[in-house]
Amino acid sequence: MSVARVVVESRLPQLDRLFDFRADDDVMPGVRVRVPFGGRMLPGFVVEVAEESEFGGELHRVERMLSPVPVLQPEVWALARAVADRAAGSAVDVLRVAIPGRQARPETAWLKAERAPATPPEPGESVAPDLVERRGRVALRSEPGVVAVGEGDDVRWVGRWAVELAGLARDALARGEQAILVVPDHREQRQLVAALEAVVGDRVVELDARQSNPDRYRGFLRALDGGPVAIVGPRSAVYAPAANLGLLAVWDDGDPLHVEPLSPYATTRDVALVRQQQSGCALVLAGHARSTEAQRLVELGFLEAVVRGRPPRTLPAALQQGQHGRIPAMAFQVAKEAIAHGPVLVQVARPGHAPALACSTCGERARCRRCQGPLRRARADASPSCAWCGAVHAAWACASCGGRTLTELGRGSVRTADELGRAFPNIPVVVADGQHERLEVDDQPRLVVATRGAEPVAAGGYRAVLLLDGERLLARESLRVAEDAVRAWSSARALARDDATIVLTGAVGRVAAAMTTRDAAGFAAAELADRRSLRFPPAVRVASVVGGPDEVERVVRAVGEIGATDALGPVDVGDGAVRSIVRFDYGAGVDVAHALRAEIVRAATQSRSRVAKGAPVRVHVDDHEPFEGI
DNA sequence: AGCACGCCGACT
DNA sequence: GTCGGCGTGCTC
Repeated sequence: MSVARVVVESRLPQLDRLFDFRADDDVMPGVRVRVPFGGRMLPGFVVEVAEESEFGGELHRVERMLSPVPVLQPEVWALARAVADRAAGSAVDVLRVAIPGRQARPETAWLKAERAPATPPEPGESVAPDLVERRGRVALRSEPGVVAVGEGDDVRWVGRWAVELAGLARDALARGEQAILVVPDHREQRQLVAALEAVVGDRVVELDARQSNPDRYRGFLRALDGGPVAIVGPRSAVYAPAANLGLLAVWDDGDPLHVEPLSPYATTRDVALVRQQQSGCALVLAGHARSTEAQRLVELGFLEAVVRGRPPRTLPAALQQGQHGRIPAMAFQVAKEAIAHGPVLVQVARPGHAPALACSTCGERARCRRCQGPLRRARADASPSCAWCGAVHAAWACASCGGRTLTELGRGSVRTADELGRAFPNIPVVVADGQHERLEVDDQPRLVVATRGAEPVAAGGYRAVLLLDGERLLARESLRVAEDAVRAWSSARALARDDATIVLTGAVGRVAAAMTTRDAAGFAAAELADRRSLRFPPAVRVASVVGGPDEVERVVRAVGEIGATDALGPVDVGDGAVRSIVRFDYGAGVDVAHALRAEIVRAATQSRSRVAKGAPVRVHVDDHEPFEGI
């Protein structure tokens, strides 16, 4: 018998540490176990195995080993611990994201199979041949444009960025190391996998959130095999088991899909930075635009800036009533000339036919009878439906005046497509948005109307790109509107041919200049300078604290004693709860997280007296949208 | 979270 | 005298 040191799967913050159990000798570090804990059985992971325990009391026995597979690598445990500590959260919460659930069938097959370790691929061309070898860290602005990869029937058009990252991954694999490449979603994953297969063949492991559970676990086990493989997946892939990591790359690190919605809410970029520090691998934060966070790291000298290629020429178009609805005459002319030669992309802000509806009589916005959500129309001939709950309102009546006729506000992708279809007779029009997924189009003349992030890749690239609804995109109330808009436009622009013309409508000032001068780094620097003067992230870090007024005040006071911190609020958020935002300098991060954690534990263990019980206190470190709703 | 232990008010 | 209320502390 030996002693297994186990992290128990409990969400209680005070239990976020290791507990010792007696275990049979076949219980190895990293395996899943079930242990008797506090009067019941809980699952957990063995973190280490020791000869004896420091614990003074009697040890319980591991009830059983759930699987002999060491799914928790020491590196991943260290990463989970560090990520949790940074975010004042629990390491087990991180493991929940990092390690997929066990699936018996693929596991049995994996245990039986004879595995020959993958062989390294041959070295080849790379955009930064020495990056992996010298363990460089770069903020990469990828070359815009698309390129064909693969051979014969398997040719696929992908962004040049995918080929750049695939080449860097191959550099790592050629050294016998692994590469982890994290993408926002399956659209980018598809392109990157195609590019990787062209240079490293079958040494690609996909960890896709859309896979079935057995497929996910199968991919995870393949990553666990080690050897030179490229691991590609969404944000959870940043935790992939890779004991010999040569390269960690994040594509489009500013995309909100990289924000983990589960506690402790760590974003891909932050986890990647921690993992890079721990493993010493090469690091790439890549995109068509630079995030303000990457810009900060460049200015600190932590990341080296690399800019590849130049986007196509981009023209601003004034918003005026032209002869073709909301499309400015100049944009219309650009589209008309380009469409003769191939596909043209039209990016719009919203899906459907009419994104909003109002009463024709009194002008009041049409709202859902059930949930008060805004009504919209998905198609020209469809009944109004609720944007929140989906309820269909065939016989609508205005809640304030009783009116029965609706006015359509704005134009969505479907209506834009209808209008363009009439303006360009004989040209096919396709819609690509959340409801109509379209990943690729061919090189024939075609109008492609897409919402942000849903743009298909066109064979050979688009001949022109119209970026409509700029004013709509910039109307949102958020810290990151400008940054988000520039990122969305830059990504769409990168799908064009090098000789294409891009037209941007509805943007003015710095945001428009960022696009027309094609200087993404200058824009990121200016944005960051603004955030500095306002003391907003990423110039400082933030933590939002929500809960009963007394509790929140107590937490804010505890953090305030540290120095290099200040607090905004509290503001009322309803249900007797308030919210404060604590701001702190990066240098105070360790102390702040420690203080927050202590307060979380205190609140969890001492606030149970029936009398003084307000709303429980919740802390969110590095909240992505800290000022939402204030 | 659940469960055990422990210390003060109205009950057979 | 004691049954049970919940406040407090612990979970290997």
